[in-house]
Amino acid sequence: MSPARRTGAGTDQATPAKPARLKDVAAHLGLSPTTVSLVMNRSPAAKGIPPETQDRVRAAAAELGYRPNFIARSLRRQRTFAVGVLLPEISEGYAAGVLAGIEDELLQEGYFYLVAGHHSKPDLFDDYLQLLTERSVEGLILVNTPIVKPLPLPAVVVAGHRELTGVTNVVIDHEVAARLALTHLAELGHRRIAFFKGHPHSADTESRWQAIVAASRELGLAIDSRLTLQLSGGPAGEQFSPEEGYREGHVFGRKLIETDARFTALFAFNDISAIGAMRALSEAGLRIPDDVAIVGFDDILSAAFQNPSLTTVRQPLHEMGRRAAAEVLRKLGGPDKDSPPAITIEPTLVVRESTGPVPDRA
Amino acid sequence: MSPARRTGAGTDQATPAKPARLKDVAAHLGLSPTTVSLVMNRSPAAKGIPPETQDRVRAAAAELGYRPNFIARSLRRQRTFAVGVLLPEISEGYAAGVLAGIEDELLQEGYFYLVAGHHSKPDLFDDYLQLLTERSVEGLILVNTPIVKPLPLPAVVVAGHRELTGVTNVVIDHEVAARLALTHLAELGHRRIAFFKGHPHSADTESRWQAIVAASRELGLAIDSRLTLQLSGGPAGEQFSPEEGYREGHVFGRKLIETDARFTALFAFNDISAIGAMRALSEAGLRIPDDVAIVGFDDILSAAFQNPSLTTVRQPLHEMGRRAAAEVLRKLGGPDKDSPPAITIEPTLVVRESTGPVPDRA
DNA sequence: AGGATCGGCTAAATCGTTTTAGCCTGCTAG
DNA sequence: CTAGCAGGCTAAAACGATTTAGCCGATCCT
Repeated sequence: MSPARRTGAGTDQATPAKPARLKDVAAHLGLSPTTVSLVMNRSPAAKGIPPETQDRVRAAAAELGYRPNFIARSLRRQRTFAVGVLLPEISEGYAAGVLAGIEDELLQEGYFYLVAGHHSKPDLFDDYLQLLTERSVEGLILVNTPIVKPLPLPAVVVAGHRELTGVTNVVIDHEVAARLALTHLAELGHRRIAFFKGHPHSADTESRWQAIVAASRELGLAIDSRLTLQLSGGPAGEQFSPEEGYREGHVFGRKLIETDARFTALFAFNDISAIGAMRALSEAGLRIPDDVAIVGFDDILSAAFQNPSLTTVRQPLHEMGRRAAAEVLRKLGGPDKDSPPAITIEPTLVVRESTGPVPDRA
Repeated sequence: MSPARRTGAGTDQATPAKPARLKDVAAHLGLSPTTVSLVMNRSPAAKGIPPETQDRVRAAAAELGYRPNFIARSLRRQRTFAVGVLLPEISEGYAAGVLAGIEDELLQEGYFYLVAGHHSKPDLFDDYLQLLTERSVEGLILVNTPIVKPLPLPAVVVAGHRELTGVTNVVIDHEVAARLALTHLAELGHRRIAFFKGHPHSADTESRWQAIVAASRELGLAIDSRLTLQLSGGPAGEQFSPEEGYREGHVFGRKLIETDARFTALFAFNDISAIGAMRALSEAGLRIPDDVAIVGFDDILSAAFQNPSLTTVRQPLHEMGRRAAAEVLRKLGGPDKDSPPAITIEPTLVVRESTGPVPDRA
């Protein structure tokens, strides 16, 4: 047997067979690697190569099962076709939803992505940024991840805090969200609406609240400060777990009942707290939606499976991910096109069973 | 200014500054790249280099902000320190949970991973396998992904179908699961238990059912075939959505009530169908857990937020992911150690509100 | 004194591509 | 007859590391 490298496909050797390299294909044809490379990449410089040679090359490549080595190519071209994704925790519903969208877009465009979950620890978070750039990702997507320093690469931030020059934010349109929820309630006759405000550290809290205030004014609804409760979100800096959110919703639900102000509806900051509140209200003997209507926010999986199922403002997480990824790719295309400071996504209202007309006697 | 490459850290240049390469560090010190490489890698061959030189090298590296280029290193060493993960859909709770565990383990060991979601389309699924190997991942983890051909790399399968030679399965211990659930119910006095069997395509269906049969025998419980319903899981081959699972649970819940056989408890195949059934039973006026006790499987997030909250057998997804990743890494370490055909993980029982003592009159 | 050994380094090959800059040969035009 | 050109290819230099095989004094032994 010759000492030559074993070929991949097309032989009946029992040996594991190392994959064919460009050089092998060239040797097999008696051509130079240059020619093979030119043909395989359909390089413009290949126009000087006659079609029949091109066919021979492609045939040989197919026969030997040649697949270009991505690593070598990355090294030479200084392109990895990979982006890094930083998020708090991959198994959490919000991040996972966004990530699914990111994935769809990236794979479609021939990119892959590397993910790191920093569990909301700022130090880990810097380490991972380091590791990702070391791996030569070409861009970054941060989900739910507050940043301090300017980023070393083109970046898009989903649900992050405002304004870092050069990075694009993907945000939900809070005006639309507030209008959707409040119009729905208003049309059902509700005038006295309770609110859960987000905790102070959340990126969405402030703009959402302003949107709610604006929409209330438009619709002629008064906001009663006794019916406005602010979630704490647990110890500052730490990620609040769903369980804590639920518990806080539960506590706040009871608090609402004890208030001397009347209310017929609740617009919660997210589904988790809505579910907690729903439970508290039921336990107190209030029927949903007959006595109190409830609107959540996010449309997590659980929302559909509640009893009654939860009316909620859906964040199109998948689309947000797609748009974020598409925007990163656009930035990679060239910095000539100036990127918008923000991309706004329209939420939708998912009407289920937790909302209904205001009781007659109210 | 010299035409030399700009250094990274340590200069006050305003220019973006390309990162320093090994060669730059070497030049800066008047040493050869070889020496720098040896020192930086703490190679055994570096023992001939005096400590003070080593210190100089490390100081220079730090000063210039040198970080080795992973791509170049990968090319030379033929190691990428990356693992490919194939799963149906990243935003789905099961896969996301497992993935979180995989991530923890891999990042800790200095690996990254590339994910592709094949949406249960067998063709995509082959394509992605191709893409992943093209990117030179060193191993594979398949989550909930049926395989046909033998895999080209060391692989671990989570929740897959049985027996491919060389690949290790990570499976839940169904014996323990069945015993936990049934013992719990038996201790509460339940003797007439209804079951939802998994759909025929699921990897877990058969072994779980056998475990249930065995545990029932041990505990002296009879299984009534009228109370045993098999989920269809929607059109074969396609992934069944949570909504479908819920709907089927709902339908089956009603079916159970119409049966002429009496029952005081239900052990569902998963939480989703348990929740659907719970809803059907409530609607029919049965109280949970007073009239019927319900046990789910999986412990999805929604389980805790039901009213009443759902008692369920928890799959430790995170741990399953960790173990899967650890096993892949072990395989990469060397094929000398023969890998076990399966790794069995112990589930736990999470007792919540949906189970209680059997009604006296039963 | 001559060889062996050791300490401290380095030259050069290599990983598998891409890409720039030409090299031949044969034909055509002047 | 020869300059020029086109057609069809290729040599060689990157990309940024790792690693093998030594090189060149100086010291040690005998």
